[in-house]
Amino acid sequence: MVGIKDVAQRAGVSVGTVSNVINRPGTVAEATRERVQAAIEDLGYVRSESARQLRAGRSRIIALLVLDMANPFFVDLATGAERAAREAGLGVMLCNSAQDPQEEAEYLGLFAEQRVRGVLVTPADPEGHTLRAFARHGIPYVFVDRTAAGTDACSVSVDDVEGGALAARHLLDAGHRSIVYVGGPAHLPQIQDRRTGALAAVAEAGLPPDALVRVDTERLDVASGRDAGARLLGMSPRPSAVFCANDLLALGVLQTLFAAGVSVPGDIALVGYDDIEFAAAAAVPLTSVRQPAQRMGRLAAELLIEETNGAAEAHAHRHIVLRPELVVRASSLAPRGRP
Amino acid sequence: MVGIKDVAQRAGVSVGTVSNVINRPGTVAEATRERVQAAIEDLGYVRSESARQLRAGRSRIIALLVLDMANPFFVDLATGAERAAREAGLGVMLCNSAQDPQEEAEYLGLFAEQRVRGVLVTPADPEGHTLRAFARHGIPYVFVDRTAAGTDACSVSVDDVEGGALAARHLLDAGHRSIVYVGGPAHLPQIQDRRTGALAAVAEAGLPPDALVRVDTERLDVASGRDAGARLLGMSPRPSAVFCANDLLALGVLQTLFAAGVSVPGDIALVGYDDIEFAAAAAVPLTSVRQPAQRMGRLAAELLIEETNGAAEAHAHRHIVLRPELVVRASSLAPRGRP
DNA sequence: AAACCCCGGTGAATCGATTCACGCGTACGA
DNA sequence: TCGTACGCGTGAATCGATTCACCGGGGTTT
Repeated sequence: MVGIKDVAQRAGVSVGTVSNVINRPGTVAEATRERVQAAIEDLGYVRSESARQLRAGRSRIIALLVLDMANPFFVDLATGAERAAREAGLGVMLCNSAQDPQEEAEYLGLFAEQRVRGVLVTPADPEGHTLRAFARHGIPYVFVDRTAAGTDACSVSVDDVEGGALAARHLLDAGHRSIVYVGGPAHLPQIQDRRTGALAAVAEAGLPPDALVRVDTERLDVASGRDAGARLLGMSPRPSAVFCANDLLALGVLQTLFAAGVSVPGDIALVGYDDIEFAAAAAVPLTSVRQPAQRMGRLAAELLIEETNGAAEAHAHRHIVLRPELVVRASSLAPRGRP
Repeated sequence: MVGIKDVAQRAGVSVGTVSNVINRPGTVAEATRERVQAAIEDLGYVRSESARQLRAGRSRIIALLVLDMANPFFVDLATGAERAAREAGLGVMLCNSAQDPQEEAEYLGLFAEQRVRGVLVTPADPEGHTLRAFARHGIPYVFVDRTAAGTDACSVSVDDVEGGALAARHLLDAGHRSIVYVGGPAHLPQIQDRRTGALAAVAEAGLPPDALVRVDTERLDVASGRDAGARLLGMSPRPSAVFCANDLLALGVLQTLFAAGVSVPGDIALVGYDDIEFAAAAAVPLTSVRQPAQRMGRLAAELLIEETNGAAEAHAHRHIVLRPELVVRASSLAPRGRP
């Protein structure tokens, strides 16, 4: 493979000059520059990123480790992060822990070997061991979709308690006296917080805590939603309002209910979370709590870049909390009585 | 940052020995090995991937460049590729050209700088200029979701002509005498081939070519589908059967039809393509042409790995064509008469 | 006893780009 | 006329891991 030496030889200059042509063209006389450029073209020279990195001590890539790449929410988040990274001349390495702490640890190890510029991470490990172990490498990281106050890192998240409250309040306002909350695994903070918010709304409405019924799922995907839907059908009395921790779950629930001839929102009002594009595109458009996913990704990347650029000690960790927004669609419109 | 020298010094051995402990533990005496391991632990040493790469001349990463990361089809494809890469001890760098030849070219440049082991690519550039320019770097690449017979590369694809025929034949069998084909941009081979297949089915049924009506879209996403749906509503006579080049389009169409009170499949039968998970999860489950996305990703990665491992000249390029499969669901069931 | 081999380990060369101290020549100000 | 500043380039040191020729010592073979 052709290297900088070959170019130098062909152009009749030293390697230093070739390097200057590439990185500081202003310092090289025009004639020389053109000669070198020609040599580069002729030989099809492409500089080696590993050699640069070796010298620089760090790479020009930031890593993004998400919980579930099959969830469009995280794809949106990644898009936002990628744009911000691009603007700063950095690349993004997108990885999927699939909620598996083991995978998470492996990827973090990989990032350390790559001397990645920084890491954006939605942690899968409930204990946070892996991240604490990672911290010693001195590679900065930012929590995404997860508050991390008290941790030695920045974070960008959406107020899940508020989001849960928005969803529940909406259903209660429509006259429902009991709500089923579908979600899991229970240890995920997102799941807990949304439930906390829903409980608060229930209390606010003067109802007892058991007006919020839990249906736990193993995962946060459509299949789990279908499964949960089946369990809903078996409940008596059949619930009139369902709040899913996630749009994927809600779509699964919707599918099962529809197949069983249960009308949404006629018989059951349904609210999801995330407002992924498929929520609006479902044939019964899904009421959902919108999270500014792209914005979150962008902000997180920007925080990270700020941290890596500024003096190490000049950086004070920040915790940005965004606000969710309820998007009302057909799946929760009350057909009988209150709007 | 701690390097191999620090470890060597701490363990009282030479750097060569440390390297051996890491890469060929069998060649090092147990006592020494343990001493070195301890030093590694103590110092939190992580070897630098860039230094290894520099020496090795190539990286341990394969790149995957897809047309649209927001399409779950490509996420599935990526999952398959990633698994295969993992098994071979390689990482995957997932990138999104968003159907933009410009982006594609930029990413290919990036891959060349990274001395990527190989590239899996769904080309966006209709002319193929960028890839031809890329070929000179000597980095092997494999076409995914695109045949490339005659090109200097392997390919893995699904027979789109057959897929288009399956979809159209299904609708014709149900008694429809005319079909609207929704798709675009028209220059994408996938779009063309599916249409070709549909035309063949139409001819097969003894119908004239204009029994297949084209509705072009700008992109292959849900928004374009909604747009196409609106145009369908404006057509007279209103079509009774619609075949979308893509499930995202189909979901958008479905949404618009539903909002307008048009029954699916009662008034319009709808067929999509890809069989993404959300197709089955739509409230009117979508009939779709399934593509073995994960398998395609895996096969492509395996071909690439085979090419990079074997002797350069011992490799004969192969073109694998998989078969699509029609998955019939509610959106195309004929309610009146034939099954 | 000489020749040989193996084990465990050493240390230097190597990969390719960057960077910096320095050299040569010219022009300019004092 | 000298000093200096600057423009343009050079060449060697450097980053961190790998690899390989080589070495010392102990055991085996002939």
